[in-house]
Amino acid sequence: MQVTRDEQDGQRSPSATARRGQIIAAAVQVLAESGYGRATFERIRQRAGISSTRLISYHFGTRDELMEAVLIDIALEAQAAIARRTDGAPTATERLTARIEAELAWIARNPAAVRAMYEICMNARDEDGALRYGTQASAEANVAELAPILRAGQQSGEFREFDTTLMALTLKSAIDAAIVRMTQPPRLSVDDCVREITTLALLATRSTP
Amino acid sequence: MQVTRDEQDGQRSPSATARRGQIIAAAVQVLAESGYGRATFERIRQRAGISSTRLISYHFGTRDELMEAVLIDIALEAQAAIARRTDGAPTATERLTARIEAELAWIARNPAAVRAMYEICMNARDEDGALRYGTQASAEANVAELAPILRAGQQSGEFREFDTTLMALTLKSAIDAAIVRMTQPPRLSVDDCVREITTLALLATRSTP
Amino acid sequence: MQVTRDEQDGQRSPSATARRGQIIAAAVQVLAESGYGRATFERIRQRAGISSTRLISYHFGTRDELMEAVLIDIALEAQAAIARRTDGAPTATERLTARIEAELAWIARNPAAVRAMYEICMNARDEDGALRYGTQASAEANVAELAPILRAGQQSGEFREFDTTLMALTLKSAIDAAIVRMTQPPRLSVDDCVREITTLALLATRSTP
Amino acid sequence: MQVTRDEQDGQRSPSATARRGQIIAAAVQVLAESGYGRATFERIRQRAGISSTRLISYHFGTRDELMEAVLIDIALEAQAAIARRTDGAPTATERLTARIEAELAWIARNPAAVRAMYEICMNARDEDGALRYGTQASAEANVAELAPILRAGQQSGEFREFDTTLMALTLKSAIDAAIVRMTQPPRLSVDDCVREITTLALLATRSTP
DNA sequence: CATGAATGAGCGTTCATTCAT
DNA sequence: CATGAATGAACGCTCATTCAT
Repeated sequence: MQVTRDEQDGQRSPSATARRGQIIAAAVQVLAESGYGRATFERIRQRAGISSTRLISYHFGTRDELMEAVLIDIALEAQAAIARRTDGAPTATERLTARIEAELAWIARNPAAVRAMYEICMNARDEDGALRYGTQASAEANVAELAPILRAGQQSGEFREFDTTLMALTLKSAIDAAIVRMTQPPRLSVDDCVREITTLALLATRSTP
Repeated sequence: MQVTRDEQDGQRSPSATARRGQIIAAAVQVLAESGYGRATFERIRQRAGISSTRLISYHFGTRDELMEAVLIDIALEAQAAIARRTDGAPTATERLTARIEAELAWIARNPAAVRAMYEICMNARDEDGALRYGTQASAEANVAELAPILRAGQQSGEFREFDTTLMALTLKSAIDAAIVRMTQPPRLSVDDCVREITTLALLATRSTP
Repeated sequence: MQVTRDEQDGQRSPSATARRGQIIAAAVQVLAESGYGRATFERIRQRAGISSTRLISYHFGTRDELMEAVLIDIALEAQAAIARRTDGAPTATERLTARIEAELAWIARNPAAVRAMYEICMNARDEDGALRYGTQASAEANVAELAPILRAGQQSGEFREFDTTLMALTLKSAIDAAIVRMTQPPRLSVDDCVREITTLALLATRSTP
Repeated sequence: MQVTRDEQDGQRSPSATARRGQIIAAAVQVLAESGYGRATFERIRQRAGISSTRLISYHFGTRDELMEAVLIDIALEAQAAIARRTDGAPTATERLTARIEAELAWIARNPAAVRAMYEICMNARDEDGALRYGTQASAEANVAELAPILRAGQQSGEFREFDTTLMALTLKSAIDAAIVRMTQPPRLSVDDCVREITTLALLATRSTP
């Protein structure tokens, strides 16, 4: 699920976009607090402070489509926030550390969004009962983001030779582990996590002198 | 939720116990395959090959109670399997490694049960919408199991001085991480995981000479 | 529904009779407290302190039969209590006042039974939806009890000529009204009610000199 | 439960109001004929001639809410009918007699509604098993209606001094008794009842000359 | 006399969705 | 852009009852 801006997005009127945003925000809160199973149209309606659940199905169609919209919205926002912090870094090393830092910072600042994403990924299923958005999807997305940075570093000589896909997955795993360590006792601070993961990343990637 | 054998357990007739087992086994499969939200009485009925969902509510009462029964059943079985492998180890060091090994082995051999447990813990909620069985509960259970071993090792001089609760939590985290690494690509073998975690545990606990 | 001692009653073993009494007593309490709709086998089982609802259906068959048994039990007990107080009164006048007094006294002393009776009469229905025990039935029973006394008084010259059925119904109505006045504010004492109704009865029946 | 027009009532569309009325009317009939316990959504659906019970829960939510809506609807209709007949009476005496007359007339003309009300009041219970709408509530409502008339009569000198609450309760009791006499054999005509109760009321309240 | 196991029917409720404007 | 009305499908649960010993 490579996330790109929806085609229809440009065609939407400003008020429609606002309504969608309002509903998505409510859905995120409900998902984070009450879980996927209880994230019903009715609860989301209450949270959004709108009059009828019909408004939700009007703007998003089915429940599955709403959930996908939530997922995309969160992913795009995260991407944007991370890109804002990562752009402009001249070297691959700096871009890598900036990216890790930005990712962890975004996670720390948006626990509800993270939880909502998690709820959707672990529960949304298609008619056959198969998970719609497995961990696979999110892993692929991450590889797509990290691999280019890693390749650039290898070409510039900053990084040693390694399998970029495997390294991207490894770093993704480390970040996932950090999420747990930031959210569950004994808690680590964001800064500590950032320090740890960036150190790990640099040691793992730097070209041996 | 320290899991002990249910009081009513002894009072149950053999046939009732068998039926319950049959239904629990079916529930585990459905939970693992289809997730908590789709683990309905009807699906479980099909899996168990019984004629009516009424049989489920007859033996377990409500859905929540069924889920709790599943949870308890899995926990008891895991405890028993681990105890079987751990008992008789003379030293704390051996008991610790045996325990880690047994736990990981059980996990590797019972992926459906692990997944079912996970589904219940992440989705079962009470009327207020709060998670019924948080990670907290499972963490506490693990501490209760590990801490005595660690204390014994400290008294015998095998282990250095450290906070046993914190160490137990840390080892629990390592095992949780290992679950992920055993189940998600790039996959590690059980043996590799065992080796890694036991090494980590021994290094972390051994008394400095 | 002229209530007579059940034929099977003599055939029942002492322990069966005791069990039936225990269950009936529990049913009366549940009916009085929770109403007909909530007077389920399960609630009665709890009250009776027995292990299985099966014991109820074993002794009484269907729910309807249980309710009828409760009704009969109450009616017989009331009849007996009233008869104990009424027997031996030499004149019709005395028997009439004794009867009114005894009836009101029993009612005052057995509010739960009265309420249970009421619940059954107002709610028990047959398959067609018709009330099983209408007010009609209880009225007829009362007439059957009172009319002989009234007729005897007429023959002895104590009472004037009147339609005994109509008079019996009227006195029954007065007693029903007294129940309400004894149970709902502004409450009247049993003694006041007795005095009022007996006065009314004597004035209404006595032969004019 | 002082009955006032529901706030939402004005917000309801004409078609919704019509549907609600249709369903309430059907519910009244079913309640009167089959009793509270058998007044299921399915039976009401049949009576209302609608296609799905879902339409009932759509308009009323839960069964309890439907029953409350029925109760309120009946109470409001009775209030309105009585007010129509009572308004414009110049003296307290006339208003009192008009009110008694109107009340009995409404009761005589709406036996099904009376019965339905009765069924709900005697059977509807909350989760604790306590009656939702006791006789207390209806008594209070009646006092609230009658007391002002009585007070006005006292101030104008038409009525003697007495406790208005107690008198209101007494008149309410007399009316309740009249209901029984109108509906159960030996039946009295409405006119007879009206005559009797109004006479009683006037004698009981008039200021002694 | 008592019990355990099983069962079928029915009920209210919830949920997302569709048909109309 | 928004809303109201209606709907069908599924679910968990409760209840009394029956079939076996």
